Amino acid sequence: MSKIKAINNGTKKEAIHKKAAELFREKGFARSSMRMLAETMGIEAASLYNHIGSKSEILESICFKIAHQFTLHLNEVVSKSDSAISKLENLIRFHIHMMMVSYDELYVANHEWKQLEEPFLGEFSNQRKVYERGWVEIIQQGIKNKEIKETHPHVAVITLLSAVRGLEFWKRNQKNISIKELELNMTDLLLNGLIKKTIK
Amino acid sequence: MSKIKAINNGTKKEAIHKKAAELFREKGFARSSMRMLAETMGIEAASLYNHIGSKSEILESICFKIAHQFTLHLNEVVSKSDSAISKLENLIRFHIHMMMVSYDELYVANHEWKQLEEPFLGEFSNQRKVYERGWVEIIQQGIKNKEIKETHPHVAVITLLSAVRGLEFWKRNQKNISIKELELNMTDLLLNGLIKKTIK
DNA sequence: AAATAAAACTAATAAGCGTTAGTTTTGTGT
DNA sequence: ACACAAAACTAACGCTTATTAGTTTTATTT
Repeated sequence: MSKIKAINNGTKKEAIHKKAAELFREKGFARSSMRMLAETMGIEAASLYNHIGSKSEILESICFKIAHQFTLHLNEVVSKSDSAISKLENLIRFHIHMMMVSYDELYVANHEWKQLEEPFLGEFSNQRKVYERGWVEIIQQGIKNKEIKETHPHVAVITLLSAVRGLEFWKRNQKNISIKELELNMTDLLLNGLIKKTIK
Repeated sequence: MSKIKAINNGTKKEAIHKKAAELFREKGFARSSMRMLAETMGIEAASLYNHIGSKSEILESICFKIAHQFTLHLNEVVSKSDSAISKLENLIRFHIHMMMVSYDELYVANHEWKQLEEPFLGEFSNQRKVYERGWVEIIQQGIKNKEIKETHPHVAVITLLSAVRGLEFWKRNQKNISIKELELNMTDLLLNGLIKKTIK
Protein backbone atom coordinates (compact mmCIF):
# COMPACT_ATOMS: atom_id res chain seq x y z
CA MET A 1 0.00 0.00 0.00
CA SER A 2 1.38 3.36 -0.93
CA LYS A 3 0.28 5.16 2.20
CA ILE A 4 2.23 2.96 4.57
CA LYS A 5 5.23 3.13 2.30
CA ALA A 6 5.17 6.90 2.38
CA ILE A 7 4.97 6.99 6.16
CA ASN A 8 7.76 4.49 6.62
CA ASN A 9 9.99 6.22 4.14
CA GLY A 10 9.31 9.51 5.83
CA THR A 11 10.19 8.48 9.34
CA LYS A 12 13.25 6.49 8.34
CA LYS A 13 14.48 9.33 6.19
CA GLU A 14 13.98 11.71 9.07
CA ALA A 15 15.87 9.39 11.38
CA ILE A 16 18.78 9.37 8.95
CA HIS A 17 18.72 13.14 8.71
CA LYS A 18 18.73 13.40 12.48
CA LYS A 19 21.70 11.08 12.86
CA ALA A 20 23.45 12.83 10.00
CA ALA A 21 23.10 16.18 11.76
CA GLU A 22 24.76 14.71 14.85
CA LEU A 23 27.54 13.18 12.80
CA PHE A 24 28.13 16.26 10.65
CA ARG A 25 28.32 18.45 13.74
CA GLU A 26 30.80 16.15 15.42
CA LYS A 27 33.06 15.31 12.50
CA GLY A 28 32.24 17.96 9.94
CA PHE A 29 30.49 17.23 6.66
CA ALA A 30 33.57 16.38 4.61
CA ARG A 31 34.97 14.00 7.20
CA SER A 32 31.67 12.21 7.70
CA SER A 33 31.36 9.24 5.36
CA MET A 34 28.23 7.45 4.32
CA ARG A 35 29.74 4.33 5.83
CA MET A 36 30.01 6.05 9.20
CA LEU A 37 26.44 7.29 8.94
CA ALA A 38 25.22 3.84 8.00
CA GLU A 39 26.99 2.35 10.99
CA THR A 40 25.19 4.63 13.41
CA MET A 41 21.94 3.45 11.80
CA GLY A 42 22.97 -0.18 12.06
CA ILE A 43 22.82 -0.84 8.32
CA GLU A 44 25.15 -0.92 5.32
CA ALA A 45 26.07 2.26 3.45
CA ALA A 46 24.34 1.17 0.29
CA SER A 47 21.09 0.62 2.16
CA LEU A 48 20.91 4.31 2.98
CA TYR A 49 20.09 4.96 -0.65
CA ASN A 50 16.75 3.23 -0.26
CA HIS A 51 15.74 6.26 1.79
CA ILE A 52 17.80 9.22 0.71
CA GLY A 53 19.01 10.58 -2.61
CA SER A 54 22.57 11.55 -1.86
CA LYS A 55 24.95 12.82 0.78
CA SER A 56 24.70 16.42 -0.34
CA GLU A 57 20.91 16.21 -0.34
CA ILE A 58 21.07 15.63 3.41
CA LEU A 59 23.16 18.75 3.94
CA GLU A 60 20.78 20.74 1.75
CA SER A 61 17.79 19.58 3.73
CA ILE A 62 19.41 20.46 7.05
CA CYS A 63 20.54 23.92 5.96
CA PHE A 64 17.34 25.03 4.27
CA LYS A 65 15.05 23.71 7.01
CA ILE A 66 16.94 25.90 9.47
CA ALA A 67 17.08 28.89 7.15
CA HIS A 68 13.36 28.62 6.55
CA GLN A 69 12.54 28.72 10.25
CA PHE A 70 14.62 31.83 10.83
CA THR A 71 13.15 33.56 7.80
CA LEU A 72 9.60 32.77 8.91
CA HIS A 73 10.23 34.09 12.40
CA LEU A 74 11.85 37.26 11.12
CA ASN A 75 8.85 38.03 8.92
CA GLU A 76 6.57 37.46 11.87
CA VAL A 77 8.56 39.87 14.03
CA VAL A 78 8.84 42.52 11.33
CA SER A 79 5.09 42.58 10.80
CA LYS A 80 4.46 43.46 14.45
CA SER A 81 4.23 47.03 15.68
CA ASP A 82 6.57 46.63 18.64
CA SER A 83 9.50 48.88 19.41
CA ALA A 84 12.81 48.14 17.73
CA ILE A 85 14.33 47.03 21.01
CA SER A 86 11.61 44.50 21.77
CA LYS A 87 11.83 43.23 18.22
CA LEU A 88 15.55 42.63 18.69
CA GLU A 89 14.93 41.00 22.03
CA ASN A 90 12.40 38.74 20.37
CA LEU A 91 14.89 37.78 17.66
CA ILE A 92 17.70 37.11 20.12
CA ARG A 93 15.44 34.92 22.22
CA PHE A 94 14.46 32.96 19.14
CA HIS A 95 18.11 32.25 18.39
CA ILE A 96 18.56 30.97 21.93
CA HIS A 97 15.44 28.87 21.58
CA MET A 98 16.62 27.36 18.31
CA MET A 99 19.97 26.55 19.83
CA MET A 100 18.15 24.54 22.46
CA VAL A 101 15.76 22.58 20.30
CA SER A 102 17.77 22.14 17.08
CA TYR A 103 21.35 22.31 18.23
CA ASP A 104 22.88 19.85 15.77
CA GLU A 105 21.04 21.17 12.74
CA LEU A 106 21.75 24.80 13.58
CA TYR A 107 25.40 24.04 14.18
CA VAL A 108 25.69 22.25 10.86
CA ALA A 109 23.86 25.02 9.00
CA ASN A 110 26.21 27.59 10.53
CA HIS A 111 29.44 25.70 9.94
CA GLU A 112 28.97 23.56 6.85
CA TRP A 113 26.77 25.62 4.53
CA LYS A 114 29.83 26.56 2.51
CA GLN A 115 30.05 22.97 1.33
CA LEU A 116 26.70 23.20 -0.42
CA GLU A 117 26.96 22.98 -4.18
CA GLU A 118 25.45 25.37 -6.66
CA PRO A 119 22.75 26.42 -7.02
CA PHE A 120 22.09 25.73 -3.34
CA LEU A 121 25.16 27.60 -2.17
CA GLY A 122 24.02 30.78 -3.88
CA GLU A 123 20.45 30.38 -2.73
CA PHE A 124 21.47 29.83 0.89
CA SER A 125 23.93 32.70 0.84
CA ASN A 126 21.18 34.90 -0.50
CA GLN A 127 18.68 33.91 2.19
CA ARG A 128 21.33 34.73 4.76
CA LYS A 129 21.82 38.18 3.27
CA VAL A 130 18.10 38.86 3.30
CA TYR A 131 17.91 37.78 6.91
CA GLU A 132 20.75 40.10 7.90
CA ARG A 133 19.10 42.96 6.04
CA GLY A 134 15.98 42.44 8.14
CA TRP A 135 18.02 42.98 11.30
CA VAL A 136 19.71 46.04 9.80
CA GLU A 137 16.36 47.63 9.01
CA ILE A 138 15.10 47.10 12.53
CA ILE A 139 18.20 48.77 13.93
CA GLN A 140 17.87 51.66 11.52
CA GLN A 141 14.28 52.08 12.61
CA GLY A 142 15.44 52.04 16.24
CA ILE A 143 18.02 54.72 15.59
CA LYS A 144 15.40 56.89 13.93
CA ASN A 145 13.11 56.42 16.94
CA LYS A 146 15.98 57.37 19.29
CA GLU A 147 15.65 54.00 21.00
CA ILE A 148 19.06 52.94 19.77
CA LYS A 149 22.24 54.97 19.87
CA GLU A 150 23.82 56.31 16.70
CA THR A 151 25.93 53.39 15.51
CA HIS A 152 26.85 51.59 12.34
CA PRO A 153 23.89 49.25 11.76
CA HIS A 154 25.94 46.61 9.95
CA VAL A 155 28.53 46.41 12.70
CA ALA A 156 25.78 46.14 15.27
CA VAL A 157 24.05 43.33 13.40
CA ILE A 158 27.24 41.38 12.85
CA THR A 159 28.08 41.77 16.51
CA LEU A 160 24.66 40.60 17.68
CA LEU A 161 24.42 37.68 15.28
CA SER A 162 27.93 36.51 16.08
CA ALA A 163 27.26 36.78 19.78
CA VAL A 164 24.21 34.54 19.66
CA ARG A 165 26.15 32.07 17.53
CA GLY A 166 28.48 31.76 20.50
CA LEU A 167 25.75 29.88 22.32
CA GLU A 168 27.24 26.81 20.69
CA PHE A 169 29.95 26.87 23.32
CA TRP A 170 27.42 26.92 26.10
CA LYS A 171 25.76 23.82 24.73
CA ARG A 172 29.12 22.18 24.17
CA ASN A 173 30.43 22.80 27.66
CA GLN A 174 27.13 22.17 29.41
CA LYS A 175 27.73 24.86 31.99
CA ASN A 176 25.56 24.82 35.06
CA ILE A 177 23.38 27.70 34.02
CA SER A 178 19.70 27.65 33.17
CA ILE A 179 18.15 28.80 29.91
CA LYS A 180 16.28 31.60 31.67
CA GLU A 181 19.50 32.84 33.23
CA LEU A 182 21.26 32.60 29.91
CA GLU A 183 18.58 34.57 28.06
CA LEU A 184 18.57 37.29 30.69
CA ASN A 185 22.34 37.64 30.85
CA MET A 186 22.87 37.69 27.15
CA THR A 187 20.10 40.06 26.13
CA ASP A 188 21.05 42.45 28.93
CA LEU A 189 24.69 42.29 27.96
CA LEU A 190 23.98 43.07 24.32
CA LEU A 191 21.38 45.75 24.93
CA ASN A 192 22.87 47.45 28.00
CA GLY A 193 26.54 46.56 27.82
CA LEU A 194 29.04 45.24 30.27
CA ILE A 195 29.90 48.37 32.22
CA LYS A 196 28.18 49.05 35.51
CA LYS A 197 26.26 52.30 35.37
CA THR A 198 26.60 54.52 38.41
CA ILE A 199 23.13 55.47 39.63
CA LYS A 200 22.71 59.21 39.54
CA MET B 1 76.18 25.17 1.47
CA SER B 2 73.90 24.44 4.34
CA LYS B 3 73.21 28.04 5.24
CA ILE B 4 71.66 28.92 1.91
CA LYS B 5 69.69 25.72 1.91
CA ALA B 6 68.18 26.59 5.27
CA ILE B 7 67.17 30.03 4.12
CA ASN B 8 65.67 28.80 0.90
CA ASN B 9 63.78 26.02 2.60
CA GLY B 10 62.50 28.44 5.17
CA THR B 11 61.13 30.99 2.81
CA LYS B 12 59.67 28.46 0.42
CA LYS B 13 58.05 26.61 3.28
CA GLU B 14 56.60 29.85 4.56
CA ALA B 15 55.32 30.68 1.10
CA ILE B 16 53.55 27.33 0.99
CA HIS B 17 52.03 27.90 4.43
CA LYS B 18 50.81 31.30 3.35
CA LYS B 19 49.15 29.98 0.21
CA ALA B 20 47.74 27.07 2.18
CA ALA B 21 46.08 29.44 4.64
CA GLU B 22 44.39 31.23 1.76
CA LEU B 23 43.28 27.98 0.18
CA PHE B 24 42.07 26.43 3.44
CA ARG B 25 40.06 29.54 4.26
CA GLU B 26 38.45 29.58 0.85
CA LYS B 27 37.73 25.90 0.39
CA GLY B 28 38.06 24.46 3.87
CA PHE B 29 40.82 22.11 4.93
CA ALA B 30 39.17 18.86 3.88
CA ARG B 31 38.22 20.15 0.45
CA SER B 32 41.65 21.56 -0.24
CA SER B 33 43.88 19.03 -1.96
CA MET B 34 47.63 19.04 -2.18
CA ARG B 35 47.22 19.19 -5.95
CA MET B 36 45.28 22.45 -5.64
CA LEU B 37 47.90 23.86 -3.31
CA ALA B 38 50.69 22.80 -5.64
CA GLU B 39 48.95 24.45 -8.58
CA THR B 40 48.82 27.80 -6.79
CA MET B 41 52.56 27.42 -6.23
CA GLY B 42 53.17 26.51 -9.84
CA ILE B 43 54.65 23.08 -9.11
CA GLU B 44 53.55 19.45 -8.89
CA ALA B 45 51.94 18.08 -5.74
CA ALA B 46 54.79 15.70 -5.05
CA SER B 47 57.27 18.55 -5.12
CA LEU B 48 55.64 20.12 -2.10
CA TYR B 49 57.10 17.34 0.00
CA ASN B 50 60.59 18.67 -0.59
CA HIS B 51 59.56 21.55 1.67
CA ILE B 52 56.84 20.35 4.02
CA GLY B 53 56.20 17.18 5.98
CA SER B 54 52.51 16.59 5.42
CA LYS B 55 49.18 18.24 4.86
CA SER B 56 48.17 18.05 8.49
CA GLU B 57 51.49 19.55 9.53
CA ILE B 58 50.51 22.71 7.68
CA LEU B 59 47.22 22.94 9.57
CA GLU B 60 49.04 22.36 12.84
CA SER B 61 51.51 25.11 12.11
CA ILE B 62 48.77 27.60 11.22
CA CYS B 63 46.64 26.83 14.27
CA PHE B 64 49.41 26.86 16.86
CA LYS B 65 51.11 29.95 15.49
CA ILE B 66 47.83 31.84 15.97
CA ALA B 67 47.12 30.31 19.37
CA HIS B 68 50.60 31.24 20.54
CA GLN B 69 50.16 34.89 19.60
CA PHE B 70 46.88 35.18 21.48
CA THR B 71 48.30 33.44 24.53
CA LEU B 72 51.34 35.72 24.56
CA HIS B 73 49.21 38.83 24.33
CA LEU B 74 46.85 37.66 27.07
CA ASN B 75 49.76 37.09 29.45
CA GLU B 76 51.06 40.54 28.65
CA VAL B 77 47.68 42.11 29.39
CA VAL B 78 47.14 40.14 32.58
CA SER B 79 50.49 41.21 34.01
CA LYS B 80 49.55 44.89 33.71
CA SER B 81 47.88 46.81 36.51
CA ASP B 82 45.15 48.40 34.38
CA SER B 83 41.47 48.34 35.20
CA ALA B 84 39.45 45.33 34.07
CA ILE B 85 37.63 47.41 31.48
CA SER B 86 40.79 48.68 29.83
CA LYS B 87 42.21 45.17 29.86
CA LEU B 88 39.13 43.95 28.01
CA GLU B 89 39.36 46.85 25.60
CA ASN B 90 42.98 45.95 24.98
CA LEU B 91 42.07 42.33 24.28
CA ILE B 92 39.22 43.23 21.95
CA ARG B 93 41.44 45.58 20.01
CA PHE B 94 44.04 42.86 19.65
CA HIS B 95 41.44 40.55 18.12
CA ILE B 96 40.53 43.25 15.63
CA HIS B 97 44.20 43.82 14.89
CA MET B 98 44.82 40.12 14.31
CA MET B 99 41.87 39.93 11.99
CA MET B 100 43.49 42.63 9.91
CA VAL B 101 47.02 41.30 9.71
CA SER B 102 46.47 37.52 9.78
CA TYR B 103 43.00 37.11 8.38
CA ASP B 104 43.48 33.82 6.56
CA GLU B 105 45.39 32.14 9.36
CA LEU B 106 42.97 33.30 12.05
CA TYR B 107 40.01 32.21 9.99
CA VAL B 108 41.51 28.77 9.45
CA ALA B 109 42.42 28.41 13.12
CA ASN B 110 38.88 29.33 14.10
CA HIS B 111 37.10 27.11 11.59
CA GLU B 112 39.32 24.14 10.93
CA TRP B 113 41.01 23.37 14.25
CA LYS B 114 38.59 20.50 14.79
CA GLN B 115 40.29 18.68 11.95
CA LEU B 116 43.55 18.50 13.85
CA GLU B 117 44.54 15.00 14.86
CA GLU B 118 45.55 13.88 18.31
CA PRO B 119 47.51 14.86 20.22
CA PHE B 120 47.29 18.27 18.57
CA LEU B 121 43.53 18.44 18.83
CA GLY B 122 43.65 18.02 22.59
CA GLU B 123 46.53 20.43 22.98
CA PHE B 124 44.83 23.11 20.93
CA SER B 125 41.53 22.65 22.70
CA ASN B 126 43.33 23.01 25.99
CA GLN B 127 45.10 26.21 24.98
CA ARG B 128 41.73 27.61 23.99
CA LYS B 129 40.28 26.77 27.39
CA VAL B 130 43.19 28.44 29.18
CA TYR B 131 42.72 31.54 27.03
CA GLU B 132 39.02 31.71 27.87
CA ARG B 133 39.77 31.29 31.55
CA GLY B 134 42.03 34.33 31.35
CA TRP B 135 39.12 36.42 30.11
CA VAL B 136 36.83 35.02 32.78
CA GLU B 137 39.26 36.00 35.52
CA ILE B 138 39.51 39.56 34.23
CA ILE B 139 35.73 39.85 34.25
CA GLN B 140 35.52 38.43 37.75
CA GLN B 141 38.09 40.97 38.87
CA GLY B 142 36.02 43.71 37.21
CA ILE B 143 32.87 42.62 39.00
CA LYS B 144 34.69 42.65 42.32
CA ASN B 145 35.94 46.18 41.59
CA LYS B 146 32.39 47.28 40.71
CA GLU B 147 33.58 48.25 37.24
CA ILE B 148 31.47 45.55 35.64
CA LYS B 149 27.87 44.72 36.41
CA GLU B 150 26.91 41.52 38.20
CA THR B 151 26.71 39.02 35.38
CA HIS B 152 27.62 35.46 34.59
CA PRO B 153 31.33 35.68 33.63
CA HIS B 154 31.24 32.71 31.28
CA VAL B 155 28.28 34.05 29.34
CA ALA B 156 29.97 37.41 29.08
CA VAL B 157 33.19 35.91 27.78
CA ILE B 158 31.45 33.73 25.26
CA THR B 159 29.47 36.71 24.06
CA LEU B 160 32.53 38.91 23.70
CA LEU B 161 34.70 36.30 22.02
CA SER B 162 31.97 35.33 19.59
CA ALA B 163 31.28 38.94 18.76
CA VAL B 164 34.87 39.65 17.77
CA ARG B 165 34.91 36.48 15.71
CA GLY B 166 32.15 38.09 13.68
CA LEU B 167 34.73 40.47 12.26
CA GLU B 168 35.27 37.81 9.63
CA PHE B 169 32.14 39.00 7.92
CA TRP B 170 33.43 42.51 7.78
CA LYS B 171 36.59 41.36 6.05
CA ARG B 172 34.59 39.13 3.78
CA ASN B 173 32.12 41.78 2.70
CA GLN B 174 34.64 44.63 2.60
CA LYS B 175 32.13 47.18 3.84
CA ASN B 176 33.06 50.79 3.43
CA ILE B 177 34.02 51.34 7.04
CA SER B 178 37.44 52.09 8.43
CA ILE B 179 39.28 50.09 11.08
CA LYS B 180 39.15 52.98 13.51
CA GLU B 181 35.40 53.28 13.06
CA LEU B 182 35.01 49.55 13.45
CA GLU B 183 37.04 49.42 16.65
CA LEU B 184 35.09 52.30 18.16
CA ASN B 185 31.68 50.93 17.23
CA MET B 186 32.34 47.43 18.39
CA THR B 187 34.03 48.16 21.71
CA ASP B 188 31.36 50.74 22.55
CA LEU B 189 28.62 48.32 21.63
CA LEU B 190 30.02 45.56 23.79
CA LEU B 191 30.94 47.72 26.76
CA ASN B 192 28.01 50.16 26.75
CA GLY B 193 25.31 48.29 24.90
CA LEU B 194 22.95 49.15 22.11
CA ILE B 195 20.30 51.15 23.96
CA LYS B 196 20.47 54.90 23.93
CA LYS B 197 20.76 56.25 27.43
CA THR B 198 18.63 59.27 28.25
CA ILE B 199 20.82 61.97 29.73
CA LYS B 200 19.68 62.83 33.18
C1' DA C 1 84.53 22.63 -16.17
C1' DA C 2 83.42 19.38 -12.36
C1' DA C 3 81.05 18.51 -8.26
C1' DT C 4 77.25 18.92 -5.24
C1' DA C 5 72.97 19.57 -3.42
C1' DA C 6 68.39 21.60 -3.77
C1' DA C 7 64.15 21.09 -5.91
C1' DA C 8 61.67 19.90 -9.59
C1' DC C 9 59.72 15.96 -12.23
C1' DT C 10 57.05 11.17 -13.49
C1' DA C 11 54.91 7.19 -12.00
C1' DA C 12 52.84 4.47 -8.84
C1' DT C 13 50.75 2.96 -4.40
C1' DA C 14 47.13 1.84 -1.16
C1' DA C 15 43.22 3.57 0.93
C1' DG C 16 38.89 5.72 1.11
C1' DC C 17 35.14 7.95 -1.09
C1' DG C 18 30.00 8.23 -2.96
C1' DT C 19 27.23 5.65 -5.50
C1' DT C 20 25.03 1.83 -8.51
C1' DA C 21 23.43 -2.81 -9.86
C1' DG C 22 21.64 -6.91 -8.83
C1' DT C 23 20.06 -10.08 -5.31
C1' DT C 24 18.08 -11.68 -1.05
C1' DT C 25 15.62 -11.05 3.15
C1' DT C 26 11.71 -9.24 5.81
C1' DG C 27 7.21 -8.11 6.78
C1' DT C 28 2.49 -7.01 5.62
C1' DG C 29 -2.16 -7.44 3.00
C1' DT C 30 -5.12 -10.66 0.55
C1' DA D 1 -0.13 -19.98 1.83
C1' DC D 2 0.84 -16.51 -1.76
C1' DA D 3 2.04 -12.13 -3.64
C1' DC D 4 4.17 -7.95 -3.43
C1' DA D 5 6.88 -4.34 -2.17
C1' DA D 6 10.00 -2.23 1.19
C1' DA D 7 14.45 -2.43 2.69
C1' DA D 8 18.27 -4.91 3.67
C1' DC D 9 22.41 -7.21 1.67
C1' DT D 10 27.04 -8.15 -1.31
C1' DA D 11 30.02 -6.74 -4.73
C1' DA D 12 31.83 -3.70 -7.51
C1' DC D 13 32.50 0.74 -10.16
C1' DG D 14 35.30 4.82 -11.13
C1' DC D 15 37.41 8.51 -8.92
C1' DT D 16 40.18 11.19 -5.77
C1' DT D 17 43.15 11.36 -2.06
C1' DA D 18 47.88 11.93 0.44
C1' DT D 19 52.09 10.23 0.07
C1' DT D 20 56.50 7.66 -1.55
C1' DA D 21 60.26 6.16 -4.60
C1' DG D 22 63.25 6.97 -8.02
C1' DT D 23 64.98 10.08 -11.53
C1' DT D 24 66.16 14.34 -13.80
C1' DT D 25 66.73 19.22 -14.00
C1' DT D 26 68.59 23.56 -12.13
C1' DA D 27 71.68 26.40 -9.93
C1' DT D 28 75.41 27.32 -7.06
C1' DT D 29 80.31 26.32 -5.18
C1' DT D 30 84.88 24.76 -5.79
